[in-house]
Amino acid sequence: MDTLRYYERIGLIDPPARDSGGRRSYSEDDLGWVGFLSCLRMTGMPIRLMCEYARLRRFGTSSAGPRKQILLEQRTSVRERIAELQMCLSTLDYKIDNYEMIERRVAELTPLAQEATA
Amino acid sequence: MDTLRYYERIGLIDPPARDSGGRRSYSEDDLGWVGFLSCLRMTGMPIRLMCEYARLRRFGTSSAGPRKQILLEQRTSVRERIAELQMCLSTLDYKIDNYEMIERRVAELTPLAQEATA
DNA sequence: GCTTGACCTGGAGCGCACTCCAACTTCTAC
DNA sequence: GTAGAAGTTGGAGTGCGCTCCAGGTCAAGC
Repeated sequence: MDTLRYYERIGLIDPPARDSGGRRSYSEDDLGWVGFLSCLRMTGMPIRLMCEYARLRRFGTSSAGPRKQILLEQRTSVRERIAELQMCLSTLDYKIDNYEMIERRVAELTPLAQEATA
Repeated sequence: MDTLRYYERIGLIDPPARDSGGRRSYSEDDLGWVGFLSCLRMTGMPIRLMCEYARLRRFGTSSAGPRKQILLEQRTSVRERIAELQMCLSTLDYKIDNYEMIERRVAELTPLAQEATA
């Protein structure tokens, strides 16, 4: 909720309606927008760019072009990020395999060591 | 290079050998380790945990267990992250499709508008 | 010999994205 | 009516991961 107020402060979300007691009450639309924002954040989009997107959105349909452009670029960057992570994943797999080989070697040696000390 | 000196300061990498002029000269092993560190960083592992891994590594084979454990957990987190990104990716796809539909609608309307103003 | 450029040092500073704070109001339950 | 929880405000503070700085040293090229 602190984060929502922060987003509101920096203009990422418009001030929502208030209930009788002055509390924020988010509409379905507000929540949908917040959900999409979280999605963008998860992809690593910087807040700055999200603000730009939010700004464009206020112009309505006329800003569809630039907004689509932003999403296209973000999609590319997400695909690259996934590819990168998959590379890292195989490095991890390799390393983990290595550790397992070490374990197996230790397991083989242990009985011998026991024999030796028996 | 600033980053390498920073990593050295916080104990992520051991001080490398120096050349005659006092400059750092990284061995093959050093570079391999740095490469693996970058891989871990790319997966989003916090520096703190990387330091812990580096600390364990200094104990040699005897710390293989805990190190493997760290990598296993990191692998899980990377897999989750990839899944998350793929969710976001399909949201982006959906949004982009939407923008394309808008464009198509505009493209259909434009000739009519031209007729109307002709 | 003298400039130039790359590296050295310890330490300060920065950008990002929150996150927490004290002081206050408001609704809810008892 | 009163205690407590859950919101409100503007503003300050935090944690992370670098990144930059001033001032110094060194090796190489002209």
